Amino acid sequence: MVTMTAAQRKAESKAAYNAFLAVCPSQKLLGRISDKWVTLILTALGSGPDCTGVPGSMRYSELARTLAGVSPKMLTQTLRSLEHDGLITRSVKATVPVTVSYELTELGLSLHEMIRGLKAWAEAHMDEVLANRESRNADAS
Amino acid sequence: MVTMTAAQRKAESKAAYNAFLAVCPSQKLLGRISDKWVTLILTALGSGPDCTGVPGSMRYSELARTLAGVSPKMLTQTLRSLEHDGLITRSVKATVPVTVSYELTELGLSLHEMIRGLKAWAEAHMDEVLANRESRNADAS
DNA sequence: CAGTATCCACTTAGATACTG
DNA sequence: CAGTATCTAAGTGGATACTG
Repeated sequence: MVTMTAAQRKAESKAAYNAFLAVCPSQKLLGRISDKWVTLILTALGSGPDCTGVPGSMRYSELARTLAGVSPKMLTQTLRSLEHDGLITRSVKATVPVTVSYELTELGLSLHEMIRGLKAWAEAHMDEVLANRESRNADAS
Repeated sequence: MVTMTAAQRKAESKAAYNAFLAVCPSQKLLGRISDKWVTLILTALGSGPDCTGVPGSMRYSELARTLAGVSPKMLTQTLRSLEHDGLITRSVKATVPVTVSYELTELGLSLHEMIRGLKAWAEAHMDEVLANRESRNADAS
């Protein structure tokens, strides 16, 4: 069909982009950590139960409380994908009201450190970015 | 109105999250670099006109060609926001068909280096993540 | 307690066509 | 060449209600 050309082009460019993603680990990493809740969960687990600063396990409801405003859907979804990727572990204790806790793995801990590095860079340079935004606004027509 | 409570809650939690973003530079940084085209443009400019590896200025159409599949809308939009934040510069030469070229600033160069660091981490650990995904799939019920 | 399932609203990317 | 304007389609987060 001639009318399908546009759709085909779209599919092709999408496929090309997917192929690109397949060989570009940094894009995949970005896709993972740029998720709003991923970094928050990682940070929460990396900071420990009561923000002690020492990584430790936390329960589902504990995380839900810490990440104020997260819906159960997103929390579960994010937790699952992190577990799936081996960044966190999920432990179930068969108590009467079942107890589930999550903890960073070695790999997750490593990613957490990476994020801290990112944070350091951001704190060092974001103010500069913000300053540029301001000045740009100032001399706007 | 009683029926507005849900909307109000939503607005409040959104406001709370925005307030959080306001004081969390790393989240803002992530928001910026996790954009699909941002990293690609930064990488393109950081790798130079013909992927020589040396950062250099590139023209609009040159970027459009390099980032296969980008729509003019997204290219312009991303370029503008990067310029706005002082990460790239835009130079116009008043030739007959007007010539516009983009180049990384010091700050942009710095971010580019950051992204390269991210890439290094990703290349070192993403295969591990992928391996975890595989094994998880393997022992699935 | 720790989720699961469903629906809805909103953001946002992309196609397309037009302009200086 | 280097954009701008507009419209539409789709992915995605969030609210809500229900379950073991």
